Amino acid sequence: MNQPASETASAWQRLPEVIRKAGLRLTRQRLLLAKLLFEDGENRHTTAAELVRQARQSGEHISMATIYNTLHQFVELGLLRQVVIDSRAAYFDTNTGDHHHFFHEDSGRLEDIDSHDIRIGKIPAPPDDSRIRRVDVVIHLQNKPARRRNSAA
Amino acid sequence: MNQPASETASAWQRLPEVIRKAGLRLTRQRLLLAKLLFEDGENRHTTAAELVRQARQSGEHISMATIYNTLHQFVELGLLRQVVIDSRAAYFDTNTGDHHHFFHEDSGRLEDIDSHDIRIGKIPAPPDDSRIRRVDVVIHLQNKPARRRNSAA
DNA sequence: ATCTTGTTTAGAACCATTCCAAACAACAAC
DNA sequence: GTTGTTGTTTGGAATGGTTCTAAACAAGAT
Repeated sequence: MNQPASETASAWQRLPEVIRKAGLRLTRQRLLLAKLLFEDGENRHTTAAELVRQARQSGEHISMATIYNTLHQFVELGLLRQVVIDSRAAYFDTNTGDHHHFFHEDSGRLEDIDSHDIRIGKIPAPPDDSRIRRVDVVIHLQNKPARRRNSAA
Repeated sequence: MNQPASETASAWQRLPEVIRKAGLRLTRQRLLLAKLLFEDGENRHTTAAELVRQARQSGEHISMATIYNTLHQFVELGLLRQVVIDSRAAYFDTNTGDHHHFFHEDSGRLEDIDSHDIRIGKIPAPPDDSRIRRVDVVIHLQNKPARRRNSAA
């Protein structure tokens, strides 16, 4: 809904090739996770725990160790981005393009913001010995309390 | 160096009053932590573990449970802000004003950026049932590799 | 000095993540 | 197809930061 499905769907199609090129084997587990993450081309913000659950639902079993190994490999390969915003869990984002996030503090849910919808006017120079790897904007949201009928009386 | 020392020094001076007004008792432990955090008026990004260490150095003992309890209370009271960027540890920031951060990925160190040094041009409207609580900008940095004498040959 | 009640504490519990060594399975070579 | 090599997966144990618990403690009121 946010991004053309084709963009991440291609991640799904290119995946076997990407895995092989990285010198990794095409295992049942890696394919299962790739399917859960990329097949439908939607952008997801998901956690390790949620993926085990989804795998189980689709009748397959996969261990936590493998989930974490694979997620980290996918991050290395540039197929996923890890997002640290919530101390409760590590999110993995299937949208690796330039974008930002709404963070719903109450529910812990993340929502993409296209990079064109935020303009960052200027940025201070980084310290001499560093280079900028990424600029992350997170807009923290809270549920709006129901509006009073009469706010001033 | 970044902010006038007076600003956070006043947090230190107002502290007994703030604690009492919140209906909390003025205990040795709360005063110790306040001292470590605010006395010198510097802006800090510190962790629970680091605070136990500092307390021990100054000859006092304080339990982890109390550190966490107190830090969270200070956050409630608006004396501290919690910053979630690094999955390794929770940072507590003594600068509660409007500002952003450089994050040195290699070392895990945070560095303040004054809000006036970043201009955010436009922001998408939040979903209807939410209100914006804060906009956080994090500039992720990596150590720049040592420059080659001759980069192209 | 005493009492009430909020606070601190050590240690157990929790939970996400990582580590480990043994069982397993890709896939290349036959 | 069979075999062998080597990368992969796995259950379970270990780790490490944070939270919980119930008993000991101490602020502040009387």
